[in-house]
Amino acid sequence: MKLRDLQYFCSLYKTGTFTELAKSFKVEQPTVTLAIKRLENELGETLVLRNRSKGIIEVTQVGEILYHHAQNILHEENLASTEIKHFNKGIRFGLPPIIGNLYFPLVAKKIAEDGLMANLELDETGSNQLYQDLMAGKIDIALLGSSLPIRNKKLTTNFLSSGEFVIISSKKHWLAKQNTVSFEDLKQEPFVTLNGKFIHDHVLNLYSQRVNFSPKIIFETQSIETLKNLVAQDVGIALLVKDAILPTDNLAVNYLQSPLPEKFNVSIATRKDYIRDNLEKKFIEDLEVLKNKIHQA
Amino acid sequence: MKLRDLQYFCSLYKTGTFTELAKSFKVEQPTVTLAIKRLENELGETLVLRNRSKGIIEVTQVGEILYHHAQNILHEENLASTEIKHFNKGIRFGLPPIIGNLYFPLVAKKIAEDGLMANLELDETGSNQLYQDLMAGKIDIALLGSSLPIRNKKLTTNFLSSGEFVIISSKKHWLAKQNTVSFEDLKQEPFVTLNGKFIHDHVLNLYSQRVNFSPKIIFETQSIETLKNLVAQDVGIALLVKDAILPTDNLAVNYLQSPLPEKFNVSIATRKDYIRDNLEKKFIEDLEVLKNKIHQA
DNA sequence: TATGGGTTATAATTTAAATTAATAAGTATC
DNA sequence: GATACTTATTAATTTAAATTATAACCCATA
Repeated sequence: MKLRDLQYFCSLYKTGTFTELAKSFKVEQPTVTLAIKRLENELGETLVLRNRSKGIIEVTQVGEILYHHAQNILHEENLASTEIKHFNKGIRFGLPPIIGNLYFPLVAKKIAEDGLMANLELDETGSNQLYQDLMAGKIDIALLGSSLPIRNKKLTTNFLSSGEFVIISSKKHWLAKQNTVSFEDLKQEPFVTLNGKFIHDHVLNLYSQRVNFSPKIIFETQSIETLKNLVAQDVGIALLVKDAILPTDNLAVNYLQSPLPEKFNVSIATRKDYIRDNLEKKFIEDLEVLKNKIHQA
Repeated sequence: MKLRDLQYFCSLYKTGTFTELAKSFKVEQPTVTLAIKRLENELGETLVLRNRSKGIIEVTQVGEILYHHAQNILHEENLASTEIKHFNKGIRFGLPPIIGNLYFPLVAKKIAEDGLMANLELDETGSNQLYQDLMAGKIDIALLGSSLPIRNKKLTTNFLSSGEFVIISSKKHWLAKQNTVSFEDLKQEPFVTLNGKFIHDHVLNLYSQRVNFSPKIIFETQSIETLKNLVAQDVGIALLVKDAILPTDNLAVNYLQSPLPEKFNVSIATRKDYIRDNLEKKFIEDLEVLKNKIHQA
């Protein structure tokens, strides 16, 4: 079996004609015809049913099997190339905005002192996208947020911390007079939320589902600062990780009664079996310090 | 990148010298030297440090990265070949002995009627080994036993049933006078067990651990019939799936007080994304009937 | 420090394989 | 049945890979 032939085959699967395929690879048509024949001869099975006026009519069941494995093979080849290309070159690191705001600053000084800051190639997007990027080999290390501990056989994870969700409100708000609140009592309250950031949204929905109402969301923002300011000005209340709240924030905090198991979990994640270069080892060591620092902050 | 070069490289990783490697592939030594050079040139990195008197000194870190991915690539290629080779040819099926004894007979008639019996290539061994065989592509479908529901991203599983563990004893035994028993009360009792079969052993150990004693095991057997006979003759008591006990067995049954979550779970398993041929689809349909039949029996 | 026994590297040659170019041969549509 | 679109076949060419023979290297030890 030849990797090039598998590339041709996967591409044929998508384009549907030998002619187009040949053009896209900038080779002549007989080249690809013979390549597919090579595969068919080696496997002793027909992979695609041809039609000399339309191109391919159908990929056979055997063709489907091969396609699936070929995709895996080519993905793995690609991963090998990019990992090697980036080895000892820089730290391709994924950091979700909220974690970047809340926790990363706690170790940033140490990382800078170790001379690693200049080597960081930052990918700042949500945890879901970062997971995709990790699997696709676009990044090698990520801090991932998750509402439950990560259980994923394709990742190596190192759990750092678990942050509690609380309800914040202005000090003028009726909530300010109490320390705990049942989510049920918030049916009438206007909410401000962190938009697009999977976890806060997701957990707010879970709490709502349990008491069977849709929260009245009057404003969405990407920024924790904005969120806190809006709440401080009594525009609405919000669900937020407790760690995000500072003593100087002028906010009232209410713990949730009978809280859900969902927390704001933070973990370091790499692809399973990913081999770390020396820079990355040092970097991960520095990140691991977060385990002790987070709940002191 | 060439698959053949990756094969050479993986083999070099193991043998340690170019000369040996060349011999094992029955090619001349410069062939493999050039193959590794091709890889190194393409990746722009040294993969192994050579020593012209001893063979290879060391595989570099980059070499380690490549080796890991190369293994995956070659494994996937192998899987593609064997899956295609066996497509529409026969049903490579793994059946653990206990499940083969207890449950498979319930659907055997239907499978025979559908003319599938002759197509079965049976792999009869323990569930752990069957999982290995499944991943290695030696079999394609298995009935797997597990003490907890299977959660494995590399498998597609279809849960069939969950059998309760009970304590069986002779009708002369003091246990015969009661219906339930606390495991703690069995400290002094001699046990007969099913040997080598992971689940029964494993669950017996879990119960023992909880009450902090090692059960006195006086006999181990592979056969459920033997086990039941020994118990009936009051040689000892045993932990057994309730489904294995027939009304005609002349045994006393005791349910466990505060049972553990571990049960005798049975699931159909295939590799994730495995494409079933028509025989296999029919076969799996027939197996799925077990879901309804098991607890009627 | 010269030599022998092990290794890997190199260059020229041979062999094998993939690609091309030109053309044939299907299949559908009008 | 001519046209326009495919894929298939063939022989010639080009490219790549394996071999052969030999060189270069490393190290132990005489």
